[in-house]
Amino acid sequence: MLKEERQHIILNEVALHNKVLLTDIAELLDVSIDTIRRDVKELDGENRLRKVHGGAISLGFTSSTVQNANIYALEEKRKIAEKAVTMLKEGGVIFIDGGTTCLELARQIPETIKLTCFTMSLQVAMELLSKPNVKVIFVGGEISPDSQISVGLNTIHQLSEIQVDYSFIGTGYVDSIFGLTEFDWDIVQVKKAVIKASKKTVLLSISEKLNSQHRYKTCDINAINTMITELNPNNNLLNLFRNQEIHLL
Amino acid sequence: MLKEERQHIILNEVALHNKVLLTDIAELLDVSIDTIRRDVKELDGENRLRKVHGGAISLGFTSSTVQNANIYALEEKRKIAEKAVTMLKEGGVIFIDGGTTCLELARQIPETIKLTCFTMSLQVAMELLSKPNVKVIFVGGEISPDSQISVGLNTIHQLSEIQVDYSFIGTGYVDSIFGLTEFDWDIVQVKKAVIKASKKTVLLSISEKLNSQHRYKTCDINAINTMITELNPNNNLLNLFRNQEIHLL
DNA sequence: TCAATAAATGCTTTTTTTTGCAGTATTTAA
DNA sequence: TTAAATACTGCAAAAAAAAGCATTTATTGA
Repeated sequence: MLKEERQHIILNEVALHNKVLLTDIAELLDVSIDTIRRDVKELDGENRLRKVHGGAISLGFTSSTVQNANIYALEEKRKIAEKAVTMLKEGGVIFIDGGTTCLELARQIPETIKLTCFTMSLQVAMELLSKPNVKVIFVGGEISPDSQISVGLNTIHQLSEIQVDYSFIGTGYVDSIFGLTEFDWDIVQVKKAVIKASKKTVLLSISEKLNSQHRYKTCDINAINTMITELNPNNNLLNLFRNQEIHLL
Repeated sequence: MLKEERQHIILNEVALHNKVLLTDIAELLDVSIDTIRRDVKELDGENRLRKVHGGAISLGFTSSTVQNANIYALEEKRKIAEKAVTMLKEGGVIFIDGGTTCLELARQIPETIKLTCFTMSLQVAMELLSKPNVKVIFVGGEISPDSQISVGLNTIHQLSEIQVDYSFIGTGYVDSIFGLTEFDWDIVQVKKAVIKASKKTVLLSISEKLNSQHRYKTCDINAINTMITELNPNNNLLNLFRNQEIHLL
């Protein structure tokens, strides 16, 4: 077997599976592992893949997207935000949760629309301040360093005194049976209060979070009036959520 | 499984859920928790996530690289902040106002000191979140787009219910006779409430603002316990402020 | 064709990396 | 404060990489 041929096969495997193990390739091609090691080293030198301990991985697997986009799955979240924006009504009073998806919603609010926005996320508040026609009201309290939102009794108490038309919330985990769940107990308490303070609740979640769950429960799935994912509402992945109570967008 | 592959999955989980438990990941990937611990430590070292006790959290929340590109008289403000920091006491409860000088104070708070900080400035709150030993409590309310601080009745009411050891405040204008004055009526109301909520009030002001005044009055100069400028306390420019009641630093 | 050289490959040994484990220290939460 | 959970340390086994060497294969020029 020619060296070129071998290397071609290696690259092919890497392109196909994003990674290969040296031992696998050696067995597959029936040559010694040293040969494969040398091949991979050469290909690494040519920047055709990246050699790592025990194997090789494709370049696309690691590179770029880390720096230029700090936000995971930004494209999906943009899509979700776009859909959410269509639900906004001139003069409405809404609540926007923290998290990157909701932050994206805040970004995409049109400059022209007049809104009153409550939020307990520092970042969302900052973002909203650049919208000339949005009145921003921050629900204060102790700020959780991890999530950068207000949590605690004071926050919950304040939420109990307001009532908004729509709240747009994110969640850590969502499941058709277990409902919305979170990692943090504090956050669950606040989200409960948000839902209570809203006439209608809109959940923004990328489809990757569907059918996952964690320790603390925020609410049943029925507490959500509208769920927005980046998927088409007819997508089969949403079948479990398809019932008379929840509206998919 | 390759190490890189594992780390990629960890980053993915962190990006997805903002926070993950080491035990969860270990179970998910079916490797020992030590391995995950080492991976997370490594990724933390590369600034790809932040390791916390028991897990890891996404950087998107913490690395709010707030620019200080165009801060006027930054050097002077840094000097002021340095002096102000010396007044901080371990375990103290303080209030930090908005404005670039106070923001600089927030930045210069040592990582080691334990504090409870109230603030109504979004930027200050963000900055304080990077201090591991500072508990941040945001005094909520309607956010003024210009100053990026909470204003309004709700804010004032909440301030009426707290009492801090020290408040560090800025001002638009300060004069030995007319006291502290501002351009905005809203802001004056809030600052009054802040001073009321403080056992001692510390004014941070660059010397350029001395002997200037504006429309709305916050308080008399005597309401200030300590005034910090970038100048040496013996500087002649401070002569008018030299009396038995106000302490110059 | 045939030698001389260079390249490629496989094998062995040594070194490094990775991983899990056990014991101890530290942190967190009740 | 104590008890539980988590982190750290050192260690040993296993896997992989690196280096050196011998053998084979390919290439070149007479």
